[in-house]
Amino acid sequence: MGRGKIEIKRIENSTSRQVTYSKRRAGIMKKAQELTVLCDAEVSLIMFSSTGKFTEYISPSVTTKQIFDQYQKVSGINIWQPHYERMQDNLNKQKEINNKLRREIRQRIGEDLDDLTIHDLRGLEQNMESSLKTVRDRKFQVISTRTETHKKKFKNMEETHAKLLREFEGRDDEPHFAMAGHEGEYESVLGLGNGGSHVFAFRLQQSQPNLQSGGEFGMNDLRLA
Amino acid sequence: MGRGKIEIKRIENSTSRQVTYSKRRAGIMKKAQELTVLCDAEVSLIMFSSTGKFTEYISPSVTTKQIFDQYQKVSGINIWQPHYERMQDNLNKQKEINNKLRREIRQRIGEDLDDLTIHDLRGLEQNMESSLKTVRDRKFQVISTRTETHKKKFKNMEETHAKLLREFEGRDDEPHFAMAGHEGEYESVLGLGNGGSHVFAFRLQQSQPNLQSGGEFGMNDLRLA
DNA sequence: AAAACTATGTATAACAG
DNA sequence: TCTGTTATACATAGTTT
Repeated sequence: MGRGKIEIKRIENSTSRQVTYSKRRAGIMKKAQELTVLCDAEVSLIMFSSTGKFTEYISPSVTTKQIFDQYQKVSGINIWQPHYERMQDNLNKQKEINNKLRREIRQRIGEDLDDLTIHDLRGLEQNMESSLKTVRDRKFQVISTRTETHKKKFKNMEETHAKLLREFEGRDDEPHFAMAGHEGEYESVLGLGNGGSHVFAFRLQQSQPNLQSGGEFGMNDLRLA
Repeated sequence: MGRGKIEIKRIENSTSRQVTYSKRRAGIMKKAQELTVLCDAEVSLIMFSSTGKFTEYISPSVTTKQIFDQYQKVSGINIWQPHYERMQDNLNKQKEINNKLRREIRQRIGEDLDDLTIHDLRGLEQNMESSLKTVRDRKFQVISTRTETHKKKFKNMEETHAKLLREFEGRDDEPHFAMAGHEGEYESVLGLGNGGSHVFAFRLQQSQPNLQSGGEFGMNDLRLA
């Protein structure tokens, strides 16, 4: 090639190395393109110069991603498999835990009891009894706190009202308490109403989206090497 | 190149296309190798012939994975980002669902009730009451079934025994029933024991492993294009 | 089908502006 | 540092073995 036989050996002069790189890069790019056109080949050529400059040729019939995928398939090396597998594992673990949790809740709702032994059922019953007691206690605690507060408020208002009455004494013929309208609220606080709350128990009705991945992407078969 | 100016145009004859491919492939591989040595470049050349045959050249100083990673970094295109993101999303969704389920269970166990309003508490209580009733019903149902079965078995054995007695009549002076040893089992079936089962409620104690991934692998920065 | 040959066009090293 | 020129080694299409 060129004047005098060339030795294929690292060019020590950095400048002429860069020049040579530019020229030969153009040459090899052309070759790649010719190969693509002449022979219907799919070619991916990626080059980084010693200074880190990046150049690529890719056959117009494909994308670099396709080449990478194909490379992995053919070479048997799934470069990103470790990540992918790890994530998939995690996903599966989460799903498994999820299912267990769902099942537990269903059993606590009274569904899906068929698989349980009498022993299990007795355990569940006892557990639910004590849990129910805890919830009940908590409810009463909250109610009593609220009731106490209301009592205080009420007393306060009574006093205020009495004071007002004293201030206005003589003016009004017939004093009247202005406390009506609180009874309803009071009642609701005490839990006498029974328009039950349905906040619980059906959160888990939300359909679980199909989270299985793989396959539909070009991630290949992900078989083990 | 060669005898007569060659047109760079798809070779229609399949055989000579393959031959040309072989020859030129060798040529371009040589060029790639020369570029590597001469210019300190990092070169990745991947080719698939029209028949699908795979050939690659890779500079000895690097691995194909490194080239791919570098390619993604430089080109700003993270080829596998969509999968990765999608999986991460799924994982997060699963975790979220998981946490909700855990919380629900905790509340059904009587923990984590502080955030609940009186309304919620009343709903939870009612729900638990009815669920408990369902569980209790189921338990009794199972017990009665088993009891029925045992009764039948018992009756059957009694008859068998009576038959045997009749067959052996006259031989034995004093007939004795061989039914001892069943009482214990019977009792346990009837739920009289109270060495409670602890099957429930603490499945969710299993620690949730840290499933966050990314970063530690060479997956690059995964920033958006 | 694969290897060898060879005539000829290409790529490019060295050089010049 | 780029652009152009040129001599020459190289790659290779077509052919033969």
